[in-house]
Amino acid sequence: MPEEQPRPIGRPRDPDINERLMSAALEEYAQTGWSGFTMQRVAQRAGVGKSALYRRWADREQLLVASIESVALPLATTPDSGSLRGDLIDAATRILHHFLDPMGWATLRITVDSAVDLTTLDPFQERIIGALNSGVTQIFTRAAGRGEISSDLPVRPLVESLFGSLLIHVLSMPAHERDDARRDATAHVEPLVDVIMRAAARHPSP
Amino acid sequence: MPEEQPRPIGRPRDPDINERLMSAALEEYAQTGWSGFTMQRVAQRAGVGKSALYRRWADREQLLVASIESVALPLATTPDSGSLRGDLIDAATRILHHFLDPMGWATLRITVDSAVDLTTLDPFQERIIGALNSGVTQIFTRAAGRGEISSDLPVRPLVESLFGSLLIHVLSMPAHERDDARRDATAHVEPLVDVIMRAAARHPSP
Amino acid sequence: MPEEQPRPIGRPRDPDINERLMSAALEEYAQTGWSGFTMQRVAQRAGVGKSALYRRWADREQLLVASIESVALPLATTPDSGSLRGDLIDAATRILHHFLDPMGWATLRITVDSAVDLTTLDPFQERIIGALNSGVTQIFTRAAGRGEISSDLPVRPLVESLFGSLLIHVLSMPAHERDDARRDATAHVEPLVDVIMRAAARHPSP
Amino acid sequence: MPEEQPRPIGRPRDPDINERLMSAALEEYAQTGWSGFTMQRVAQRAGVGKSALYRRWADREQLLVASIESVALPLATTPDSGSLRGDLIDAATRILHHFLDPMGWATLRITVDSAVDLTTLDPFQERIIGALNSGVTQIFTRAAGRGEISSDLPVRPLVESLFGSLLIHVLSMPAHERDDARRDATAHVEPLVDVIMRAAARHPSP
DNA sequence: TATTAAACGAGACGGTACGTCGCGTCTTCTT
DNA sequence: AAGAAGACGCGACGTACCGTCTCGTTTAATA
Repeated sequence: MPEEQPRPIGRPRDPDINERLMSAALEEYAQTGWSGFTMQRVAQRAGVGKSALYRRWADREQLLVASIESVALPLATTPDSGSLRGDLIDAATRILHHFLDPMGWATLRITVDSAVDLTTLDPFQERIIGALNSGVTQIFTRAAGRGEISSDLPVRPLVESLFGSLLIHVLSMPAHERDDARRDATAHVEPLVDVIMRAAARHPSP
Repeated sequence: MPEEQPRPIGRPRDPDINERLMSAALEEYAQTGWSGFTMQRVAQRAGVGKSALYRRWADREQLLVASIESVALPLATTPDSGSLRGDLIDAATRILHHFLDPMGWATLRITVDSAVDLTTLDPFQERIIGALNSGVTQIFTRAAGRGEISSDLPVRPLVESLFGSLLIHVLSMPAHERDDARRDATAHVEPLVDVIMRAAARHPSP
Repeated sequence: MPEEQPRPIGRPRDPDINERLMSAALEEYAQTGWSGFTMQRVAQRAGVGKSALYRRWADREQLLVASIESVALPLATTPDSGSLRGDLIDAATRILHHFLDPMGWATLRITVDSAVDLTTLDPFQERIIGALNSGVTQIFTRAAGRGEISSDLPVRPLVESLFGSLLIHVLSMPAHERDDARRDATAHVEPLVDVIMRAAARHPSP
Repeated sequence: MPEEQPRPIGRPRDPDINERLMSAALEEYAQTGWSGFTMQRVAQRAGVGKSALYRRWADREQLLVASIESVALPLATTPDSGSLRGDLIDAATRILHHFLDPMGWATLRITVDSAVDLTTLDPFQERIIGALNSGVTQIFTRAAGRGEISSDLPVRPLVESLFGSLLIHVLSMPAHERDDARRDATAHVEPLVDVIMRAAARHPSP
């Protein structure tokens, strides 16, 4: 007989409120940054009382972490395009777009914050960065399966290079270049992917 | 002919205070993180009144930016070790150590914040990231001079890869691994440098 | 038909806090004078946060004005002792005691300030001085009713004389005389009341 | 032999600055009241550095006390008009004008302040109020000399009545009435003087 | 005439209170 | 019981003055 979960008495939580709050949180964060990221503004933007907010998350950080997760995790899925290069271009393009988006900035920022205040946010760091890393790692595993790269090639440096170069590419981009990158992501992504491709290429046997 | 700047009237600012404040700011930040980074605590630690602090920087961010600059800029100098690989190992090691240090976390964070609030912090982004980037770029220029790499090899992606992979390497490092990295930086740095080396290697001529 | 005021939503203000703050304000003011009359000290003495204070009064002056009103207004009631002289002695004694009390000094001071910054504090001036004046005026109205004084005797100068002479009496009193005045108020009050009595006396008909 | 005061060496103080500072102080005080009465603003209005100010007076209060004295003391002189009523009208008119003037408000305010913070300002109270009182007292002395009033009539209550009623008259005056009082001072002063006159009149002999 | 020492303007200094704002909690009534 | 509203204690924000302290310049009397 299936467990009858106890179904708590009283008014049930409005399931809609979770989403509305996380959206509001990301919008607010993207707009104003961490300073100026106010609980009452988030609540107000979501059309919700503060109590509903604090019932779900203990403080600002936890709210933001949850919100970030909800948009960052989908990035970790990597459809098979048939070739290593295709897979990398595809993943890199999606990551680039993400980082060019206000919500992506938020991811970035939170990522770094999590590394800084490493006491409080360790789990987050593991979940977000870990997920993204393992997404890209899968690509290399598939490529090794296809025989495109040597199966004993160390993968971690390649993943870090790809992910990291995208990060720095966005960070070091002057403001006016952002629009350009949004329009023609491939042109920005290819040079970075090619670094990886050359580094991963089978060494020519003598 | 050298301009004789007119020496402003009134009591001159105590030059010592600048340094004491920036040191205090970095120590305070390293200790407590951004939250808990309080102007009055910085002032107190420096043994200085708040007014002297606010006379120099308009708010918390600007103080921190200036403080970060003072420790981050020296990273941009790249002594010539005689070979591309040696130069890269050297630069990467110094950057890794920097990012493993609380003050380095601050650099990182401010860097990202500057990319997010791109209105207020643009100059900083340009100064810090730009300086670090151009430091690494010099290394490749020197290598091209030596004939180690082709002089028409696009350098920017390589710089971004190196710098970025170091960043991600630290970010994705579980807490317990940090100590390990501090002790044996080379072991952590070499795989990343080798990605760059393989990508930069002269393509085998047919 | 009694209006049913709609009972505002949200948590209602703690009515106790009003009183505690006004008491604390008067005590603090009496102790330290205007300089040293600090919002945070008042809040602290009342065991209350600053926000609760500022939610009720916009600044120091308004807090003090409200506090003063609460102790000064009761002075305006003038019980009927049966004779003009008795009424005046009674009122004058109470006013003298009030001015000899630290809280009375505050009244005085605020009164004058209100006359000086006549833009901001007009309403106060009207309420406090007006109330006290009209209290004394009643006494003369009653006396005219009893036939003690001519009913077409101009009252305002008499009121101003009584009230004012008390004021100056206190102001010009050397410090050591204050204790004396507190112990034997009547001795200080009678000469001043007698000035009024003689001035108000029916002119002997020729 | 007349003392030759040692004539201090070095640059002598600019005697002009004293006056300019006291004027500036009174104007500033009249304009903004005690709060907003700022040393640097006084200095600025006088076109003088803060050091010149602090060299002459130790703090705000002392500056203000000195400034007030300089305008209030002349009030104490009471020219002989030949009759008690004439003397009183004259003195009262001058005092009324003084209190209707911004600088007079300042006197008033300082007077009261001095009574409140009785620790710090006692000497001032004595000097200012004392001087004004003794000025009016002289009038009664003269009148007794002329035989207008009994020489054993207690004078202090009369003085306090006159001075005080003027004070309250101004304090209780609605703003719009001030201009009226400035134009036609006598009309405002006479009723108050008459109170004194009736109270001082020789008791009709039986 | 040259020296000297205090007065001067300007403004930086260590403090402290201001009035504002946001935190995270608590209290009220409504759904 | 969940929810909207908003008051609560707390504490940092950035501003404005306090009274003190350098600075370099000006001003007389002295040497």
